[in-house]
Amino acid sequence: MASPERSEPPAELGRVARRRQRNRAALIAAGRAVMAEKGIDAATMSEIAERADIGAGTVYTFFRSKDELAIAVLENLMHDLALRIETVTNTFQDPAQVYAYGLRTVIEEATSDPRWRQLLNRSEVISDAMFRMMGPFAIRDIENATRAGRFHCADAALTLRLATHGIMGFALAVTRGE
Amino acid sequence: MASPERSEPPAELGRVARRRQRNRAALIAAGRAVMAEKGIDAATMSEIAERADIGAGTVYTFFRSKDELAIAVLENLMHDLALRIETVTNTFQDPAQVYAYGLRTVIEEATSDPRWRQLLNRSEVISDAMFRMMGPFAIRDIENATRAGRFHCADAALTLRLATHGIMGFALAVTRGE
DNA sequence: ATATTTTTTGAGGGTTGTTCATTTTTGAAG
DNA sequence: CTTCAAAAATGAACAACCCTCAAAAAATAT
Repeated sequence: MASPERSEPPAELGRVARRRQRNRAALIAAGRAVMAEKGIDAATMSEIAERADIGAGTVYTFFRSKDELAIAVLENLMHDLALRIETVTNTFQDPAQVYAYGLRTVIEEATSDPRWRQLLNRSEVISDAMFRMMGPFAIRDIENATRAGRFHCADAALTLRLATHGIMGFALAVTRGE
Repeated sequence: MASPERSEPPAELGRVARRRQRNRAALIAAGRAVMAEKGIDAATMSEIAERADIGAGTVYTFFRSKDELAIAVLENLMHDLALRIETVTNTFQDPAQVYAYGLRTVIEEATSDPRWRQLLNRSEVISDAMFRMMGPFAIRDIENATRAGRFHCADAALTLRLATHGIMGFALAVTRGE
């Protein structure tokens, strides 16, 4: 085998890895901007690459496809949202209120900005990913609230499923033009 | 002006117009088949045209774009569904039960066949059209039921809106793989 | 300084939706 | 039946896009 000390990766990221991570972030930011502005379909990989100051081909060293980039963008948005909710609710005592606040916040976010519509209305792959992302954030809250006796639901996963699609439905319905 | 008798169109459709209408129907049927099988994105206009025994360019004498064809396909599906519901409910006495039966049937239809997923998950244009199509069929039922005192909703349009997206949410959630 | 590995790049391949000049069909008039 | 102008059908060509890949540039090791 190789010498153990030599091949061991450094604890801190090297210059290259750090730059690579910056570029990945720039790419997601550019994708987020362009896709929110024009919709996922109309957004082109070239424009996203150009806005991130990255070669058109380099994008595919970060993401295998356009769909995967879109998923990363959605993950980014969801992460921001989850962080905001957690910051507020970690002082809450009642688990049911944690869940309720989360629901309210997501609904507010999804319905306040019409650009969410363009991100929600997408291919099967992406909507599957969207659904999977919602899970970990909320299902714990539901279970906690149920255990505390404040909710009565036989199936936390099903409850989450219905809540999720209710929210997506709200976003699609409420932000509709006219 | 032109002579009235001469330019007056015949009450019955001529051979040409009839053939044209048959081709339009064949096109919608082919689109319905291919799009349900592969999803709207993966379905190609060439394959649809070929399956309808129509030249690739001729499709665009019927529909201005692929989206417009997809909308026609959805309209076709919705029409079938509405017909089935109306046939059953026109013997009902209670307006609330008419609405309830319609809801149940649509939900059952949308969730029983996974292919609906591929048709629901689409671009903004199509989902807008989908929403507009649902309206005329159900809003009358809601208003009737409300007037009969069986429902209590301040805004029939909003109620319909929520019901519609609830159904779409169900279809997307329940028919999810795994 | 040289060699080797890693990363970046943008031109090009392969599809697809759409257009348009051309051909075919149609129904009336001569 | 022939002629002819208008309508309809056609598929090759166009433009736009996602993605690949051979080559170049950068980074790292020797």
